[in-house]
Order: sequence, then C-alpha cells, then structure tokens
Amino acid sequence: MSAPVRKRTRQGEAVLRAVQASDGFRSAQEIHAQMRAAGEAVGLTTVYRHLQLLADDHVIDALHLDDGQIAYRFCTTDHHHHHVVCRQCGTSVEIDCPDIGDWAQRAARRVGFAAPTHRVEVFGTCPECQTGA
Amino acid sequence: MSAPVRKRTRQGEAVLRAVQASDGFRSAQEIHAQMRAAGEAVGLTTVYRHLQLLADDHVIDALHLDDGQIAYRFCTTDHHHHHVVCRQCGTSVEIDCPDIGDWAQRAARRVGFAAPTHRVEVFGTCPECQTGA
DNA sequence: GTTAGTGCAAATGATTTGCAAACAG
DNA sequence: CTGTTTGCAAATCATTTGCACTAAC
Repeated sequence: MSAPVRKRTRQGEAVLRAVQASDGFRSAQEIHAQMRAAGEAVGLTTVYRHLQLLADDHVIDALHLDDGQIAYRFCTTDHHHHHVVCRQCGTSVEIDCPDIGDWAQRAARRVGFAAPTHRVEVFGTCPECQTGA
Repeated sequence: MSAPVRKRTRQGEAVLRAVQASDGFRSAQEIHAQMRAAGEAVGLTTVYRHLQLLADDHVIDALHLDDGQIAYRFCTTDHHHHHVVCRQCGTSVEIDCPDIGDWAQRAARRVGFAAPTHRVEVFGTCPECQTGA
C-alpha cells in the first residue's frame, strides 16, 4: 500500500477552484455543470472523485441534502463550526458555537453513549432571497 | 382532487406496527425485510409508500443516513426533540434540549436568515454495543 | 518508464412510478 | 359499485466502478 502520491493536475485544481468560488453548498452535479459552462473540460466522474478526495482531507465540507444529493462547501476555518444554509439559493454562512459541542457530548453521555459526534444543520432564507423572488 | 380518503388496510397497519416495534432508526429496506421475516406479505413499494405517508403526517421521523438511505423512527413525544443514535445498531434515545432551538434561531437571525429550522443529530455507541461486540 | 489521474460507458442501489388487479367502504 | 391500495416490473437518478488511455513525475 503506502501513501498514494498525489499528482498535481489541471482538473484537480480546477475542481478545488470551483468549490472555493461558490459561496454556498453546491451539489457535485452543479459544480460540474458550472465548470463546463466556464469552459473547463472535465468529466463528471473526475469531479466526483476530487470532491470526495477533498472531503476526506477535510478541505471541504460534505452535506447530505434531503433529496439525496450530496452538497460540498469550501471551509475557511478549520476549527469545529456549523453552517446556516439558505433553503433557496444554497448560500451558507459559518457560525460558531462551542456550547453545542459540549451539550451534545453531555447529552450523549447522560444516556450512556460513548464517543459522541454530532451534526447540526440550520436552514433558513437568506437576506437576498427574502428581498428578491 | 379533494381530501383523499384514507382506507384502513392490513398492510398499512402492519407497516406502522413494524416501525413502532423497532427501538431505533431502521431503513425502509430493513423494515420491509423484517416484515417479510415476520410472515407479513407486503410489497416493498407499499412499505415505502406508507413510510412516506406516516412521515408526512409526522407520525414517524425521517432521517437521511450518510450512505444515502432514509431511516424512519416512531416518536412518542410530539414536542420538539432530538435523538442520539447508535452508530452500530441504530438504537436511538430521545433527548430534550430547549436551548438548541433558541440558539439555532438566534444564530440564524444574527446573520440575517429568516424562518430558521434546524436539524441536530448526535451519533455515538450505545451501552449495548460498547459491552458486546 | 511507472504510477496516478481521466473519462466514457456500464453497473449499482435506493427510491419512484406506471398500471392492472385486489380490496375497503 | 367507486375510489384506494397494492405490488410487480420497469424507470429514475445521483453516485460508483471497470477499464483502456493519457499525463505527471
């Protein structure tokens, strides 16, 4: 086995750039479409592969949508945090709250559960979408 | 159109009973398999349809798993609450925490998002699974 | 030259839907 | 009877994988 050496490729960088360019959660399909629209020649498969790779490296965040799709987002902060996601446009804002982590840990322990992890997702309508359509 | 009259059927009740009998989140497929194993003659399609129906009526809770499946759980309490779900066996315990709701509302409003809703999922290993295998 | 990355086409797997037969009211 | 519900098979659809090929190092 050994550490798989990662090569620097045009497509790989393009995918990362595309996610960073988005201001909210975007599905793999959307990111691919956006790249094609921007003139990038990339296969859908490759986009999926890089997205998973980046998520594994914790460079981006993965979020499972209600309709079964997976949405990704580039995160600037590397400490634990959550997001408020706009139901309409997908724009997201990072929010910070140390209390939640503590609460989750305590709540889980209280009922005898070990190694608790948590996932918090807050959805709402962003300022943009409230005004416009 | 008009309100579609809901008829009482053997299958419909069997599905509800099956979900109530489970002590944790179970996927539609698992519930179907369990019913078949119990001798119930029910089609997979029908199980899916009733599960959706029950979720729409808020009789049961729907949870999107990381692997893409949808898990359902029967909830006894009707006020706002969350669950701690066991990673191994799926058993879940209801936990209560009014603070989370407040926090989510405030956090969302603070960044200008309207009509916030939230979803909190805490995962851990239950006492059973810590001891046993 | 080796090894990792690419991308098309085909496979997967959970969920949905079309539709004719079975059933509740 | 009349409108629902059922359930099989076929359709969807996002995501994954097989594999021959190209690009990195």
